Amino acid sequence: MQLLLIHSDYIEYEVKKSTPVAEKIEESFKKGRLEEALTAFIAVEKIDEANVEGAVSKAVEEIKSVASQVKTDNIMVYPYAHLSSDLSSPKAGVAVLKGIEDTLSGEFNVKRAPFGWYKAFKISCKGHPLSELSRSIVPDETVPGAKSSECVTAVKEEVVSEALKAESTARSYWHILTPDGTLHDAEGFDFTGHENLGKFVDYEISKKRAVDKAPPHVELMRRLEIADYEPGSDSGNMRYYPKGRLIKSLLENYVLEETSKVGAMEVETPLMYDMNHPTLKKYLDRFPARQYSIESDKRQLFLRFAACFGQFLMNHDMTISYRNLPLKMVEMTRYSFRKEQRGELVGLRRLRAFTMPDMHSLCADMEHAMSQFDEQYNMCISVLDKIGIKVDDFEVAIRFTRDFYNENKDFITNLARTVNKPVLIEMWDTRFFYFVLKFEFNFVDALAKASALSTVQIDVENADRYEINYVDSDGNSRRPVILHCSPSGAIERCIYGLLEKEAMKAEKGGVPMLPVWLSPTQVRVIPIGEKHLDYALQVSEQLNCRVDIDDREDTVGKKIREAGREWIPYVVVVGDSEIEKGTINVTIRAESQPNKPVKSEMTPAELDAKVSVDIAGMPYKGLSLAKMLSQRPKFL
RNA sequence: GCCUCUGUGGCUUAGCGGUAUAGCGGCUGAUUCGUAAUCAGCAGGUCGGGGGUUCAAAUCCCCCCGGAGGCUCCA
Repeated sequence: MQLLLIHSDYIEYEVKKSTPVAEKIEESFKKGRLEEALTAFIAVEKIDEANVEGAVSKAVEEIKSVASQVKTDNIMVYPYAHLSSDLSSPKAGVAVLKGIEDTLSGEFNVKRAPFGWYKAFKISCKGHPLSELSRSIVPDETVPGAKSSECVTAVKEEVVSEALKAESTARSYWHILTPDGTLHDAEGFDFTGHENLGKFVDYEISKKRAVDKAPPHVELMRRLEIADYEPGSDSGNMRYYPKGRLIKSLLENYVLEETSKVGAMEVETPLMYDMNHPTLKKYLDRFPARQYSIESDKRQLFLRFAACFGQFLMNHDMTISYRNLPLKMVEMTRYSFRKEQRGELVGLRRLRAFTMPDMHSLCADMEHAMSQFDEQYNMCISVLDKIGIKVDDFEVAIRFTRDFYNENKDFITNLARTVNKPVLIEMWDTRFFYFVLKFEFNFVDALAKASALSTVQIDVENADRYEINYVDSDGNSRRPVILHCSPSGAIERCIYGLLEKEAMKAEKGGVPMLPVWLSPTQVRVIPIGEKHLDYALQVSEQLNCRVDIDDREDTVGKKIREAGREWIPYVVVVGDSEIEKGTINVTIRAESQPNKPVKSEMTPAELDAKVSVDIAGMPYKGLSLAKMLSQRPKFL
């Protein structure tokens, strides 16, 4: 058993939310306070199960001895699982805690906090030498516990938004919606044929996360010279090498083009905002995210975690007619900042600084918003598809309030019908957030971890908060309904998704590669000897894509191997026979199997035509590195 | 933020109380090569940082920093 004893001016707690192992409790038990108390934080461990009575009596002895030293009669028995990584069963835990409570209550004024609940608590530590003690107790054999630790009474003030707090108390009802419109209980649903959905549901509901290795994209992002950790910054702020910057840039351009096609106007808004701006302050409280805050002179500023503020403040000042609706604005936020908790950050999956396309649509009313929602749902599917993440690669979650569902069953069902597979439903009794309806497309990776990509939300709060109005046909001023949309989700997360997807493909015996339009090198030309370099150059000039030439002094075998490790879609080898015939010898990655390259002899013009089919309609940029490989530095 | 694990030349890594091992990469030379690593030589390390224990620390202990996994959370 682990014991942490704190002599405090007062201790008070309040129950927030039950865990699966929570004991059933009375209403009066949900809050408690003791003045001038010795608080015993207790973690009951596996080893205590062997001798529950022994553990109880040892603990009581310790607590009594400390209580007499600090001269207090009030004792708070407080279950605190985090003291140990080898916890007992909940049953044994409750038994021990109750035992301690009962034994002590003869002599002391004892209170006990409930077991198995998330609790908020406040404690004021006295700070004298005996005020903080910890003990390790083993039944029948007392281990001399740790000595008095220093009294660290740093009061940390973290700004936690109301929405974050609300989220921890929100009661969720989980269902699976099949395309036929049936709402199944999520528990007990047969996921045969929908294994990824099963994993996603597990991830969302039961929070099962048995993972023992790093996600494969972390090694890939480095080996492919896309991105890397930057120890010189804050965690979750990455560096992007030329290849990574190229890929990001292409993705950003693509998503912006797609939003432009649906009529969005691109704008740019500030990265930092006044924390005490009255409107923003209220918004902060409604968004479930943590912010970076910075001090500048006497102002408290926060870094944006989305583009909402800037766009809404702009909307507020605009004159908008019903004729302008839906009014769409978009920004590629480089960056959005969220101060995610340390342990949440992994590679490109979750970052503290990330690039997110953020589009907002002002709609006349709910009906209008729903038809826009539907359009944007379809746009998101198509955007991810072009990026290389297909409908089968993600799982759909739709979240809404019960009222919304009851009024719009057909509408919701149609969303499941569009993707033609079962989707996860999360329903709330009351609206905790600013939206009544949202969906996300969740990528499920090789380790069964899920993370959201595209999302659209129907916001019914912020038009009021920001006082955004439009003038309707009757001349009256009205509040629009606002849609938040990130068509692709975070750009970095798309890269994560692509890399994870290809890692899974390689695992199953496929040949991994990026879509041709995103490949940093689309064609590599390898001259067999120095004398073929001129011809290689000529060939490269006939290709309208990102072509580089491996002019290094290495063997052909080695160059081929390296081109393969870089996932280059087309590898061209030229030597005497090609020069003679005016052709090239092309290895086509997309058609190859491991150890079975598919080679084809063609003319440069034929290859050019082939590549242009691959990249048709997608954004293009030139090479981000020197054309000649001998001139390229190594980043890793 | 908390818990657990982890950190050796640019990268991957051996060593786990007696100041360090190899491969890749880099440089030099030879080789000019037909599809998954040409050969030889050279340079490069205060073993993440700081403190402690010891005759002696990469190795043991403490603190800090980075990374991984979990709690939690999401784009």
